[in-house]
Amino acid sequence: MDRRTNMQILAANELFAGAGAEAIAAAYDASVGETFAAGETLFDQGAPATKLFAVFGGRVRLTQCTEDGQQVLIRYVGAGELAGFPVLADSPQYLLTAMAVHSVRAAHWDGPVIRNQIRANPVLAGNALSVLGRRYEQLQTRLRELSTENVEHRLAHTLVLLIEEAGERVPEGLKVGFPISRQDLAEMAGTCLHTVSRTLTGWEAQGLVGRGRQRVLVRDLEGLRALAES
Amino acid sequence: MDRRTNMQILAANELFAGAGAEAIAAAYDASVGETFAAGETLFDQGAPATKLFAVFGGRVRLTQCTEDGQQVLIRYVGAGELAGFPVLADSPQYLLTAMAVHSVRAAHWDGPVIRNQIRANPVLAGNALSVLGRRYEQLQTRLRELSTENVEHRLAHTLVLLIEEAGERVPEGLKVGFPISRQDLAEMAGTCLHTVSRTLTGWEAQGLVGRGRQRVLVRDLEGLRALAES
DNA sequence: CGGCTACTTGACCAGATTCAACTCTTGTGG
DNA sequence: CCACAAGAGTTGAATCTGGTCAAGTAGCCG
Repeated sequence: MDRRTNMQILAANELFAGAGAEAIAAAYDASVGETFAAGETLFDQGAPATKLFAVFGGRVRLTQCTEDGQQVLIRYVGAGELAGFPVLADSPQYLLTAMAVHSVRAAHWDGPVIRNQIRANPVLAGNALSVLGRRYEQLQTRLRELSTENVEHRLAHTLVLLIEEAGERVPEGLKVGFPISRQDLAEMAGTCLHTVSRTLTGWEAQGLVGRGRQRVLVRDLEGLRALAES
Repeated sequence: MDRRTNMQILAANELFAGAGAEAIAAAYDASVGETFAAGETLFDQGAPATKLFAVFGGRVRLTQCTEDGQQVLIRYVGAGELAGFPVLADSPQYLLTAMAVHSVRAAHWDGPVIRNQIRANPVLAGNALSVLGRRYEQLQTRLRELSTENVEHRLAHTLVLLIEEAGERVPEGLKVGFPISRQDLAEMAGTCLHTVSRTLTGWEAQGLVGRGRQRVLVRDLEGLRALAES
């Protein structure tokens, strides 16, 4: 891919929206392109936070692990999004593990490099703040759901968000555009895979969803949304 | 209070740490001082996000409410801290309600004003990012706890954090430095006030804590910490 | 075909919420 | 100054959501 195309890809990233062409060029020249195979980690929980990643294609899963091996899935990061916020905030280490779900194209910058770029450009600083702010608000909302809503609501909402973020039209309805297991859904909704499985079985009987291995098909998005609100 | 004192107070705020004297003076001149009586709100959930607040004294409670009136307590904000992040991130509305627990001294800036200050000063931009980043990480961790830990662990951890943030030495041990009800604790730990009450009763029998109206006394901080970790 | 992983399903159990009744504090007004 | 109302907290009993344990099935890849 030529330089021009790559710069366009970068310009589409949430951090660089509205930044001038020179800023994007500078960021591009300072970046290091990379690809990751499915299962590779971009960074690991507990490691020193050294690189900020911009994802261009594929899907990255951000999880936090407890000592006894339980996981929580914080979010999926897709094309145009960032991963590795601790680097922006100048925090010492990653609190999450970022793993490629399937082949990922990305770029990274070393902490001091990207912090310099941001310092030099108020637009980038503003973007960084608003991206972090949005993420913060999403977490707040999830926290509230987790303490006040029951599993079915939470799972319905999780599915709705996944479809909105990565839904793909198929003949029978909408499907999540990347492989996702019952375990993954459980870790997102704050429950166990058994309960997810049971709930999906129930929903299938009601015609809301279809099921498959590492795959969920949504037949009635509005129905799910209604479940998530109620 | 004279201008000089006020500027020192501002300089101690997390947003202005390390900013030059001129930047602090400029921020001070652009700020509007205010006080709030116990129970007054600095801003309300759903209202347009117009002002960023810096708290100088007292304690502010940030809560998110569900439609049916259930609340989640996101955090307490004390002296030297900020409230109203959506303004920094240029989000349209507050997702939280900020209420004074007891008399609060604060200052505020209108969104465009403070965003200008930040745009003009990379130190402020960096501080804003790192403050938001820290808050984000705290939420992440709480989210993980809420999905993986049981009530007793979570409540123990909640208490430990409260003591670390606002603990005051008293003859019998440490107490939380502001009035806090069982309901408040429940909303922080993601449970109901009955369970909090029962748990505290149990802990009192073990000599870990003492109880009082809107008051919790910690007798054995290390013991609590052990409970929170295990 | 064999083995691995993902998934399903039933039975059981427990932590935690809900419901309800009651007590203790604190502050207010007659 | 006392009575009383309102708010905060405690506690027991019943219930239930959802997690754990266990066993078995289905799909996928070498």
